[in-house]
This record gives sequence, C-alpha cells and structure tokens, in this order.
Amino acid sequence: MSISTPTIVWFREDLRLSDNPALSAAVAAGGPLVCVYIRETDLDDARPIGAAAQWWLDKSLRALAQGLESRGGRLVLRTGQSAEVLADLIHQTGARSVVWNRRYSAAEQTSDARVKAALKTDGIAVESFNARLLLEPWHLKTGAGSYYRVFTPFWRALRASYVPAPPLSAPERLQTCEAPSEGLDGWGLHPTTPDWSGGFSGAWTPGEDGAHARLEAFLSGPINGYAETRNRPDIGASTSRLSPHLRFGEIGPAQIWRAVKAGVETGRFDERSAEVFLSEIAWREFSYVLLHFNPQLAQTNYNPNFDRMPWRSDPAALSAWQRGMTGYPVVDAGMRELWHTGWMHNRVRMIVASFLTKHLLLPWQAGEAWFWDTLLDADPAANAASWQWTAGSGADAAPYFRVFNPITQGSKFDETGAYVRRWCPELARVPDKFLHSPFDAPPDVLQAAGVTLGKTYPKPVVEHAAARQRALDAYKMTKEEQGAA
DNA sequence: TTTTGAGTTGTTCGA
DNA sequence: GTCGAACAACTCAAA
Repeated sequence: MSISTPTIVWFREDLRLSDNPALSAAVAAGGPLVCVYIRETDLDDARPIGAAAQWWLDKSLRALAQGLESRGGRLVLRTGQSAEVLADLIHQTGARSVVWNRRYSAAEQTSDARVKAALKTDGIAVESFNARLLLEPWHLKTGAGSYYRVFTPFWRALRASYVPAPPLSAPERLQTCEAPSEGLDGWGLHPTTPDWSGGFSGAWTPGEDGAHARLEAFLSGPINGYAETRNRPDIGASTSRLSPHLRFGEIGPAQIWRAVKAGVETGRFDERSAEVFLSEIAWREFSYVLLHFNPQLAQTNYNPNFDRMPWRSDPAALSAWQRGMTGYPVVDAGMRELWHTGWMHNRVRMIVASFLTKHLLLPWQAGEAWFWDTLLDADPAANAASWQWTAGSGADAAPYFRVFNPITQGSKFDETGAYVRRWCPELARVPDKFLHSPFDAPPDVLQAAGVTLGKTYPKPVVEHAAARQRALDAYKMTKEEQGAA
C-alpha cells in the first residue's frame, strides 16, 4: 500500500477517538484519512433510532467533529445508501481502503456484509474491527458448542477468559482529505416545534470527553458501595449513568473494564462492588449474544410458549403508563423521569416494566417500543433482552410468579421518598407512610397534603392484588399443553 | 449418554 | 415484627 493512499474511516456506533481500533488501523496505514459518518437510507429492516437518541446523536457528532478538528482533521457528514456514499468518497479522494468497527443487529450486519463485498469487488481493501464489545457474540461457547442461554455460566466464562487488549490512544494529529460534507443543522436531529429536550441538556454531556468525565466521577466515589446503592433511585449518584455513552460508542466496555480492574488491583475499589458493576457490563454483552443468535429479539418471544400469552389491548392504560399517570407513585415517577431526562434508573425500569406486562397485562413489545423512542441509551440488544427478561419470555427470565409490588418496591428502594417527591411533586407533602400508596391514606391525611385523588393525582388504574392474580392466571396459559386450546 | 445442580434483581402467607 | 416455605416446572451447562 502506498503511504499516500487515503483510508476511509466509517464512524457508526463508535463515536470516539481513543481505543478505536478502526481509527488506529487507518492512522497506522500512514496515509491521510477520510472520516465519515453516514446517515444511512438503506437500512430498511432496521428501526430508525428514537427521538431521544437522535438528540444525543446530534450532540455526539458535534463532539466527534470538534475532537477531529482539534487534531487537524475534519468529519465528513453524508446522507445516502452506504455503498454509494463510500463509492462516491473513494472517487473524490482516491482512497483505496475502508475501515470500520462492527455492529451486530441483523439489518446492520446484512448491510455491512453487502457493502464489504461490493467494495472488495471494486478492488478496495476493507477491514472491520471490534470496538463495541468485550468479546464478540460468537466468541464464547458452552461445552456443547452452542451460545450461552443462561447468564451466570456466561459471566463465569467471560470472567475466566477475557483479557483486554492494550489500550489504543487517540491520535495526536490527523491529516484528513477534503471532501464535500453536509451540515448537521440540516439533519434536524435536534427537536423543534416544540423543543422538548430542555431536561436533557442539564443532565448530560454527550461526547467522548463527557463519557470519560462520567466514568471518572463514578470511579471516584459511587462505585464503592455500588453493590447496595445501585438499587436506590433516591440516591442521585448511585449508578454510573454511562449507558448512553456506551450506546453511541463514546466509550467502550474494554476501557471501563481496564479502569475498574486497575482500581481493584490498587485497592482503590471495594472488590465486591467492582465485581457487581462489571457483571452489569457483562449483561450488556449477554444481550448482544442473544440478539446475534435471535435477530428477531425485539419482535418475537424468545420463549415460544409466550405466544399463547393472552395479552390485552388497552390504549387508555398504555397511555396512562407512558405519561406517568397510573396512580402508583414509583411507576409514575419513573415514567416521568424517562420523559424529562431520557433515562431511568435501572431498578425503576424493572418496576415499570413489571407493571406494564403484569399489572396491565400489555405486551412487552409496547413497552420496548416506548423505551426505544424515549431512552437516550436505547440499545437494540439490551432493550429487547431486558424487556423479554421482565416479561418472563426471555432467556434466563424471571419466574412468572415474580410480580413486583409497586408499593413494596417503592418503600424499599425509594426509602427516603426523594425520588417520588422529585418526579411527582404533587405528592411532595404526603407523609412517608403513604407516599407510595396515597390511595390507602385517610382522607384527612390527603387533604392536609393538598392531594385530591382523581384530580391532583390519578386514582390507581388497577388494584394491585386483583391485577396480580389476573397476571398469574394469564401466565398459566403459557404452560398449557400444546393442542389444549 | 445420563445425571445433577443450578438458575439477577419477589411476594405472600402462616407460624 | 420476623422468618421460612411455597410459588412450578423447565432448561441449561457441565461433570
């Protein structure tokens, strides 16, 4: 390869300059770079990213462009079919090679394979890398040679065999080729009319620098005690909040792994909490395994017995759940946190997901779709796998009789009530004893707190005990013999 | 091949 | 108030 030949670096879900194998390989090739992000129009089978994620993408691309510019480079933005855009760039710049980091949903992989074949036919060198996962989905196999369907053995195997590669530092200077670029402002990723993203900007700093600041903030304190405090949404900094950064590849799991392990080795972190935190990273990996071997994970039941589940259709109940108006404070607080900040605490995600699928008996796909549109971190693998897990239809899923009691969960994990009081301010003056079940409070208590159920705060859309029994009865249907119907 | 032990995150009831 | 058992049966992973 002539050292003057340009290499195209196709950025996708890896919006970072450090520990980016494709970028490092392109730099090592010695020629100038063409750094491009393509707004793809040919991913027919893939869902477009949700509205919240678009907001993040907008900011993350700006941060990436700035990172490149500060090193003497430039980010090219294009819209079109990926193969055509790349061919066009090759024509414009004289590039003879293309590199990217792999992605793992079926639509994306199919498209990438097609692009790769077409480029190779034209005599272009193409190489792809892993920047997104500790180990790629096909890497770990059980003794019988199949993929892992149960988390714990998967986690044991991962822990035993994974050794992170040496870190790759961000290039200090870059030389990029001139090529026509579109403008981000024209992409309309930031919402207008109305701009509902006001709650996002105060809560987040998209981009690689923001990702590392978030990691450092987590490692400088909250990681110690994480094993317990991670379940407490009323404690502001109890989790890492790295999920949206991971979603867009502003930081990779290998970088997190190295940083955590280094802290354990120097005795800086409590070992148990570090282990629990890394196991959460491993759940993300496990989700990618499930997605890879089950491309329809976001659409169809992993466990086909659930095809017999008698889900209801109830637009009013779905809407109450989406808007945070179910009358169960911890559920409503979670749904409102999601709407305002694009994120929800993990413990609360489980509570609201259990409520939708069990108390309301609505299909998990409806919840998955809502999360897809409203979560900044909406991930094709983790979102689908987690919803199926909660519903009971997923791999290694919760037993069907595990129906979260939203009152008990609220009292237990929002012990101080700070979480409900923040997101449901109309309940702020309800005393702790009734904060998670205002419908059980005596009338004079509600009056003193300025609450009128049905007016200032909704009455519960379902009664817990009856809804629980209905869910248990419905789940029995998934157990019936084939042909019993 | 067969067997065995185990499996993210809970709730309710009754002693 | 606390504690242990029941809730169900099945699939997976590994010996």
